[in-house]
Amino acid sequence: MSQDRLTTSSVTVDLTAVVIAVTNETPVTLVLKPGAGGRPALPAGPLQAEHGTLQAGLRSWVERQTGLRLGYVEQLYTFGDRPRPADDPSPGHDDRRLSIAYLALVPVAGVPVAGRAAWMPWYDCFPWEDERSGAGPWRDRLLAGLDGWAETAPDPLRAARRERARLTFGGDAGGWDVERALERYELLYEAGLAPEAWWDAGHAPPSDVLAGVGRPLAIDHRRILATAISRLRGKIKYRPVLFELLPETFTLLRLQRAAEAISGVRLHKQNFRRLVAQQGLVEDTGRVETDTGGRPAKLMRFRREVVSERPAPGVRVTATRRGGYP
Amino acid sequence: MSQDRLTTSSVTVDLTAVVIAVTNETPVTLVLKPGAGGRPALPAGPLQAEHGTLQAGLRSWVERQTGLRLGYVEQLYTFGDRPRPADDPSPGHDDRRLSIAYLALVPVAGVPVAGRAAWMPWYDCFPWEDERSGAGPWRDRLLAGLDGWAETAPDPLRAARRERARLTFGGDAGGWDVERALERYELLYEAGLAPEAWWDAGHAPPSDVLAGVGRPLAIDHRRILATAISRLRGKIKYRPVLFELLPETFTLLRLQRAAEAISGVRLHKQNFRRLVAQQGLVEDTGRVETDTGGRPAKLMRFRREVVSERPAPGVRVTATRRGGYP
DNA sequence: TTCTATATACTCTGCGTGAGCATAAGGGCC
DNA sequence: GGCCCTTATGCTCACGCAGAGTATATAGAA
Repeated sequence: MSQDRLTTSSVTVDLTAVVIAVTNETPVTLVLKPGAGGRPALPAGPLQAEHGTLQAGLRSWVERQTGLRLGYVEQLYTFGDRPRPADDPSPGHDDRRLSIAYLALVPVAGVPVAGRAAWMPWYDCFPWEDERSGAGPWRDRLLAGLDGWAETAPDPLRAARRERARLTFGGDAGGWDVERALERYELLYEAGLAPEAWWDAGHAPPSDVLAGVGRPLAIDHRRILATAISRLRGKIKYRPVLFELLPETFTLLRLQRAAEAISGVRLHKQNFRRLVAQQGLVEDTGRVETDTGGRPAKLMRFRREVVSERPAPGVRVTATRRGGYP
Repeated sequence: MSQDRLTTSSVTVDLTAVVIAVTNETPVTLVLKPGAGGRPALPAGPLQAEHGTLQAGLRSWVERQTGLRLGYVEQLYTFGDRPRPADDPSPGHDDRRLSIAYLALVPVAGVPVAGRAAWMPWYDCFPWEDERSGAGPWRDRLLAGLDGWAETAPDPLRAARRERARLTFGGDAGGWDVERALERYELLYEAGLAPEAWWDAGHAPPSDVLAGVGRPLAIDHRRILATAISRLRGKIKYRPVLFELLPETFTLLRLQRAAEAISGVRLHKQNFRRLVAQQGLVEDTGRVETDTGGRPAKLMRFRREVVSERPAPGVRVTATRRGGYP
C-alpha cells in the first residue's frame, strides 16, 4: 500500500463554523462581512499543526476572527470537491479543499462581536424557510421556477423532477417538512435557481435567477448553513439543545418563540406548554417577568436533570394546521 | 490570512468504509483479515488526487481491497486526532491523520469477497449490543466494571460516572436505548475497559480487561463501527434503508429479522407487520415461500413509491417488553 | 371601570401503539 | 385421515399522546 501514498493529493482542510443564536425571534448566524461586492462568509480557517483537536482548531478560528468563545459545538458534515474561493489567486496550488463544518450554539445575551464579524438573520439566505406568518410568496415562486426546470427535461426525467419538487417543497396536500431545508436548497442549486450554481460552474447567472432566492454566501457556505438548519431543526425534537440558545432564565413564550424561530413554523401555544411541562424540561424560578404586555409570566429555568431521566427530551415541533398566528 | 497558510499542517486523509450486510439474522461488516496477531481493519485508503469525489474515492478503495461494488453509501463522521496505526514505521511523518468514515449497505445475496476481505459479525466486537435473546451476561459484567471505574474517582466525579453508566447502559428501570451504541463504546473506552484505550496510550492493558469486552479492531475502527451501528439503528426508524440489506423479494419475517438483527432487540411480530402494512412499505408479489416450516409466507417487494408518499417511512423499533423470544 | 393582551388551566377527541387472542395453512408423524 | 407442531395472518382492546379548542387569571392602558 505504500506506493499509494505517493499519489496522495495535497489537501487543505478548512474548519468552518455555523454559529447560531436567536435574537428577537430571529435566528441569526455569525458571518464575516464581505468587501465591496463580495459575499458574506462563515468564520473559517485552515486546520493547523498546533490545533490539538479539530474542535479546538475551530474554536480558535472563531475566537480569532470574531472574538466569540463558543459553548456547544457539534460536527456537521465534511464537504469535499468544493468550488474554489473567488479570491484564491493560485488555481492548482492545492489539489483539493475539504471543509469540516461544525454547528455551534450560543445564547444571545451580551455577545460581543469583533472585527468584520456580524450577526445575519439566516432567513435572509432562505426566505422560503420562514413560514411563521403563513406560506409566503416564495414558495409559489420557487415551485414555478422548479416547474420551468422540469420542463426543460425529456419525459421520464421531467416527471421525476416534478415529483422531487413536490416532495421537498410540499405541494398539494404534501406537508411542509421543516427538516428538509437542505434538500430544498440542494434542489434549487441543481435547478440553477441559486446563483452559486452558475458561479461555481464559471458562468454568470441569468438575470432572472437573482430575484427572491435569498442571499448567497461565499463559496459553498450557503449549503453549509442549510445543513446546519436541517440538523438543528431535527435535533431540537429529541435533545434539549434549544436551551443553549436561551439565557439562564426565560419565559415559556420566549422558549416557544425560539423553537418557532428555529423551525420556521408557528406552534400551538397550549400544547407546547403542556409538552414542556410534562417532559419536565423546565422548572419554576419563583420570579416573574412583568413587562409581557399582559399577565406576568413565570420565569423558568432549564432542568439539567432531564437528560438523565428521559431517553430523548426535546421540543416536539408540529406546526399548527392553520398557518400564521393563531 | 495568507500567513496562516504557512503553518497549515500536512494532512493525510483516509477514507474508511463500514460496509454492512445481514446474513442469517446476523449483521456483518466487511473487514480485512489481519496478519498474525494483528487486528482486523475496515477497508480504507488515503484520499488521492485522481478521486473525483470523496465518495468515489471510497468506492474505489473498497472495490480495490475487497472486490465489492457498493450501492447505498452515506457519510458518517470525520475523525481527527487518531491513534497512529501500529504498522506505521514513520512517526512524525504526517502531522495529522484524518479519517472520513462512510456507511455502506449491501444486500447479502451473492456477494463475492476477494483477497484478505471477510465478513465479520459485528456483535463479535460488541457482544453487549445484542439483546435479542434477552439481556446477556455482558451487561452486568460491564456495569460492574464501570462501577469499579467510578470507585476510583473522588466524590463529585464518582456520582457523575455512576450516573453516566446507568444512563447509557440502562440500569434499574432505565430502558435500553439501542441507538446509544456509540455512547456505550465511548464510555467503555474512557473507563479503560476496552484494550484500545491502553494501546492508544502506549501501555499494555491489564490482563483482566480483556475478558468479554468484545473483539478490538485496528486503530480506531471499533469506534467507527460503533458510530455506524448507532447511525443505522436510528436511521431505519425513519428512512427505508432496511431494504438496501435485503434481496429483491423477501418475506415479512425476513424483514423483521433484519430489523431485529440491526437493532439488537426482538420486535412484536403482529405490530411489526401492521406497521409495515399501513405505511405501505411493501407490496405483494403474488408468490409465496413454502419452506418456512409452517404456513407458506407471501413474498413481498419494497414499494419504492413510498418515499414520495410519506414524509418519513421507516421501521419503528420498540423492543417487546419481555426480552427474548415471545 | 373597561378593554386588551398575555398567561395558564382544563376538556374533548382521534390516532398510534403496545399487547394479546384467534384463526389459517403448511408439513411430519401416528 | 387425524393429531400436532410450526409459521403466517387477521382482529380486538386499552392506553397514552397529540391536535384543537374553551375557559379563566392577571397585568397595564384608556
